[in-house]
Parts: sequence; structure tokens; C-alpha cells
Amino acid sequence: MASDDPPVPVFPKPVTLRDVAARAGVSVATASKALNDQGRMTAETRERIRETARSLGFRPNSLAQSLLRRRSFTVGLLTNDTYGRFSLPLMSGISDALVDAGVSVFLCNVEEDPRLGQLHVEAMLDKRVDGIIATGKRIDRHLPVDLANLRVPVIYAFTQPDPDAVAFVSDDGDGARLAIEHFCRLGRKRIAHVSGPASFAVVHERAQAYRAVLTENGLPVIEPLLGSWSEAWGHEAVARLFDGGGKKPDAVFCGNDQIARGVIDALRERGLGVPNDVGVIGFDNWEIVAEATRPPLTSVDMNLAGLGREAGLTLLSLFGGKPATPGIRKLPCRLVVRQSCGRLPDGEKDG
Amino acid sequence: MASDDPPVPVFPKPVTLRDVAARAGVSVATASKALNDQGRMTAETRERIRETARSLGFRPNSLAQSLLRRRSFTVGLLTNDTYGRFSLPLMSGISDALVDAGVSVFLCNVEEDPRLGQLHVEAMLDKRVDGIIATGKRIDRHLPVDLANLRVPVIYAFTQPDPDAVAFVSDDGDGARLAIEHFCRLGRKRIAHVSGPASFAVVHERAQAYRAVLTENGLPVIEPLLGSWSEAWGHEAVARLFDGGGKKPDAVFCGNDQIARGVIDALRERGLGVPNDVGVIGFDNWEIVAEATRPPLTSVDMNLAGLGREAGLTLLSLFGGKPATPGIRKLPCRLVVRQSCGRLPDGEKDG
DNA sequence: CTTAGTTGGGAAAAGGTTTTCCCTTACCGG
DNA sequence: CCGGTAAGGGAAAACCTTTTCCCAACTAAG
Repeated sequence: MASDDPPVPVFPKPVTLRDVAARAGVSVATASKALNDQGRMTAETRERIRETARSLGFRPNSLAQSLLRRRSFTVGLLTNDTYGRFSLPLMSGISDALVDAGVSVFLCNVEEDPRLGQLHVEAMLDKRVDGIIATGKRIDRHLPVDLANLRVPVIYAFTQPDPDAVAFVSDDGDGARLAIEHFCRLGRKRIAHVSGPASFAVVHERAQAYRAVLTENGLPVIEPLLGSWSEAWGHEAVARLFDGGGKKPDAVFCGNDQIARGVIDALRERGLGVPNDVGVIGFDNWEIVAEATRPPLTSVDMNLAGLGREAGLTLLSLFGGKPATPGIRKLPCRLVVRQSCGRLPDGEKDG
Repeated sequence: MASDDPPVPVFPKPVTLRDVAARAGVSVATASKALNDQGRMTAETRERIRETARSLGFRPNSLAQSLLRRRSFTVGLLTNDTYGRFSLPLMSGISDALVDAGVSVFLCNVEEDPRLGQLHVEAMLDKRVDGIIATGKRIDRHLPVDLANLRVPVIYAFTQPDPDAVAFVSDDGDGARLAIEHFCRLGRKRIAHVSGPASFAVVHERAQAYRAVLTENGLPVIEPLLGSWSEAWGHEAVARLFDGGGKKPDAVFCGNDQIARGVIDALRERGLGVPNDVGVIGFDNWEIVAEATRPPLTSVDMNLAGLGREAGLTLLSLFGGKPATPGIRKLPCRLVVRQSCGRLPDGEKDG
């Protein structure tokens, strides 16, 4: 029997500072100081210890370091975004900001389950994370966890923050403004807006910017069509906008890329060309969708990675002792121009 | 000026075992034993200590515990799947398997950058992770990191493993078999297969299963059409299959959901009804796509969460000292039936 | 030759928990 | 009243690193 068992791999005992010190013939104190550029000793001793450490493959045990410094160099990222559509780009930004400081990220998906949330938050606190970042899949809903009065700083990114917390969200009004102004520059005159359910705060924020920019430009405001975030709604919205009598829009600003996809398809079914007859702009810049539409979709990018970076950097400066002003900071969007809007007369790219 | 500065939040000092012991009037040793159900003492003493700990909100410092036990109760998850399309469902499964054991997960996205990979692996090892799980976005490519001869066990899930490693992947042949057998049960006679690039191993694995099942059922094999993973390729494949002369297929098995989406749209453009004229099955069961097609797409699900669960459980048993047999374990897929294949004559649901 | 100062390096405590041993007290039988 | 045993609890080491002090030896100045 025993011979059938797979060989149990034996992992080498990690080499400790004590090993290095013994091998170099010094005390652990001296060894520590040599490796950390502290204390006084001959350059020769220092170099000898370093060389010993290198040859032994010594890596300091960060658990011991953390215990002493009362900092674990870890942070927790809490999300309820199962598919990672929003949280992974965010995570990339966070990680990018933190990796150079030697900080690692625990990722926890709490779904919509308060018990699971509680469990993960406690696990994080037990692991002595230095801070927590909360994120989600929409800006106007809380995660199903209570993050008030924790023993560590909490930062919110792309989710509804607690009052008096530090938070970063995308500036959806800015995003809408970018889109509509783009249409205006291209000379579009009748610009419609097809968006998601009225229950989403961003729907109103974008609609408001939509109205404002049109008014500023002396263009007619078509009352925004609110529905769902789906392709199917894009189809239906086109039916409402184009199948009745009256003047037809020559541009549609959509609440997300899936709606835009539906809009583009529905326009084609009606024999309307994109971008020639109608320009279309989406929101989210979900590449997998935006690059699959025909033509590829110009879309508003919320710069989630940038949001993550800011959140990470803020946490770092908090660790460094600099206090951060509470409040919600809105970060600008950017427009990713593809081919669904047509070109400027002067031949600017896409335009 | 100082009055303009935001208030720097002061976090309460964590309560230690020493605090509990002092408050309960016992030694730290006794306190520890009381809380861990160890040692001998009167039930009364034990309960008093516990009550004290509760009232003080004591949570053991897991850094100190880890240092002593030489186990950090953390694992690292390495991925190069930027958008989390595959790694987040996997992560959910892993987390699910580990959370009850008190194990948390560091997530690291290494993109395709070997330097970044090296950096993150070293950070994980320094943090004393108990194990590492490697995952990716395709089964036949290595991550850009060297995971051989690490000081901790490594498990591969949904990525190309090193030789002699423990690995879990989806059984793509099984997935293809499920799809084709489903078509056969529904009485489809001419079943085509539209797949991705020949450079992907799974493309051949699925094609082989496709041929095998057709042969078993005495049905004609149409040479699989290999192209790209895109919607556009779905359109083109339909053109090739349906625009020439000869017999037309009555079913198409697609290599992913995006191809299937293209196929369904292209069929509709030709006036062919899905599922009545042609049945369509996709692969990946990416809900956001599969539920947006008209009609909703029947698709093969690779059960990534299950894969993650297995990987997590294996790691746990490894921690428990039970060796795991090296080798690649293929986990079965399952077919998620929606409305793109039609119903059985006897009225079974959809398919 | 003494004294002050400098240089190179070590001892020990700290961080918070677990665990192994050991000690004290109480109790029981004789 | 004495010896033995078990029960209840504590002291201390261990995990690994960092940092503060301290000591010994040497140099230079007086």
C-alpha cells in the first residue's frame, strides 16, 4: 500500500536570521542591522553578512516583522461584484498602487449575503489588515456589511460610502458631458438619451448633464428614455424613437454598452447606418462588447483602474500618518473614440 | 491652519490576551487555554475568562498565531486574466472552500509580465502563504512565472501546469460530448462545429469529441470550422455553412458564446429560425452573453466555481498532511439548457 | 599614563500567542 | 497526622525580527 502513496513533498525549512548570523559568525542583532542598513559596523562585516544572507537565500519572515511593527502590509478588498466586471479593473489599479510598497491585497466576494460579509470582514481584521477598500457594482448601493467604527481605515471606491468616509467614484455627469459634447462637435443636432432604470442614481446624474449640455448648445432636449440595462431595451428604445412620426434623432447616447449594442443592431434592422445616419455612444467601455459591435463602439470609460490607484494611494498616505479629508471625490471619465460617431469634417480621427 | 486639517481618526488599541488575563485575574497561559479548550481548570474559571474576552471584544492576533504555528492561513491566487472572466468564478469557489477553515486569499494579477509575476510570487512567499493556486485564461498556456521548487505547495486550476504538479482543468471533451449528445437526443441530423483558432488545445479536444459522438450515432461529420473566438467569425462561419450549395446543417455547436451569438444573428439575417430551423449551443455559459441572445443560448458550463472548490479543498488536505496524487484531473462540464435548441417531442423542458 | 571619545558589536526586550512543563493546594485513604 | 495523588493554574520558552541600550576595545588628546 505504502508504495502506492504519492511521495509527500518535503519543503525545506525556511532560513532565518539566526541561521544567517550563525553562518556569518555574528549575533542576530548585528545581522539584522547589516541587512537593514542600520547600526554601525565595518563595511566589510556588513558586506560579509549580506553575502551570507544572499547565499543562504534568506528572506525575512514578514509575520515576525508585522508583529513587531504592528502593520501587516496587507489590505482587504471587499466586493459584491461576482463577475469582476468592475472590481477587477479596480483591483488592478489598487494592486498597482500598493505593490511597490510591499502591500498585498486580500480579495473577498461577499455577494449579497450579510453573514458572508461579516465573516470576511472579521477574517480580515483577524489577519490584521492595515486597511480595507470597499467596492461594488453600483455607486448608489451599500455593500451588505457594516464598516463603521472598524479598527482600521476604510476607503470606498465605486460603491455607496458611509457618511464622513473617504470615497472615490466616477463622475458620471462628466462622462455624459463628454459624450454629448462630442456629438455637438460633430454637428449632431437631435441627440437622444437611452438609459437604465430610474432606480439608479447615475441615471439621473447623467440625464441632468445631458440636458445641461444640450441647453448650453441650444439644441433640443428629448426626454431621456429610461428602461433596463439590456440589449433588448436598446431595441425597444429605437422603436420608440424612430418608428413614430416626427423628427428622428441623429445621435443616441446610451447608458451602457449593452444598450448601445441593442441600439446599433436595431438601427441596422431599420436600414439606418451607423455612424452616417445616426451616431451612437455607449457607457462603461466594456471592451468585449464595445469592440464587437459593428461598427466598434465609441464609449465612456470610467477609468476604474485610476479609481483603484487613487484609493490605494490614499490608503498608503493614511498609513503614513497623513489624514485624508472625508467626502466623496469624483474622478473624471474619458471618452474612448472608436467608429460609431463618424469623423470630424477636418478629418480628425473618428472625431 | 491646523483647524482646517481633517481630524485624524484614532483607532483603539487592540485588546490582547494579556488584557483579558489581567482583567480576569489569571495568567495569559490560563487565559489562552480557557479560550482554546485546552488544559485543566474549573468550568467556572473557563467561563469567566471567556466572558471577559467577549466583553472586551478580544480577537487573537493571527500574526502571532501564525508565527508560532508556522502557518499563515493565507493562500495566494495568481492569475493573468485581467477581466476576471474566468478567475473570479474560480476565486469564488476557492474562497468558498477555504473560508470555513479561516483561510484568506491574496489575489494577484500578473498580466503577461514575468517581472510582475516574480514580484508577486516573492511578495506571497514573504507573506508566508501556506500555498499558491495558479490560474489563467486558457488551459494550454503557462503563466509568466516559474512556480517550480517553491517552499509551498502549488496547485494549478484552469491553466497549464508544470509536470508532476497537481492540476484541475475542465474536461472540454466532456463538454463537447454533452452538447452533441443533446443535439442527437433532439433528433438533429446534420450537426456542424464552429470553433476558435487551431492554436488552442481545447479546440482539438472538443473537435475530437465532436467527431466521436457523431460517429457513435451514425451521423455525418462536417469538418469543424476553425477561426477566431469572435462574433464576426460566427457570422462568417454561417456564410460558409449556409450560403453554398448542398445540405444545410440543422444544428451548430459553437466554441464559445460570442461565436454562438454571431451565428444566431447571422442565421436570423438569413431568415433561418433558431431553434426551429437550426439549433445552437455555445460554450462557457457566460451569462451576460448567453442570456442576451435571442433566443437565450443553451451553453456548456465549465463549472469554474467547482474547479476552484476542488483546488481549495485539495490545498486544505495538503495542509492537513495528506499528500495529493500529482497529475491533471479533468472535471466534468454541465449543459445549461435555455431556448436555442428546441424541445424534446415528449415535452421535456427545452431540450 | 590617564581620560575622553569613538568604533564595532552584542544582550535583551518587545510584539502576542501557544504549549510544555512545573508548582501549589486540596483531598483522600491510612 | 502523614504520604500520595489529582486538580488548578502559572512560569517560561518558542516563533522571528527589530531596536534600544550597553560594553569592550581602541585611538587620540592632554
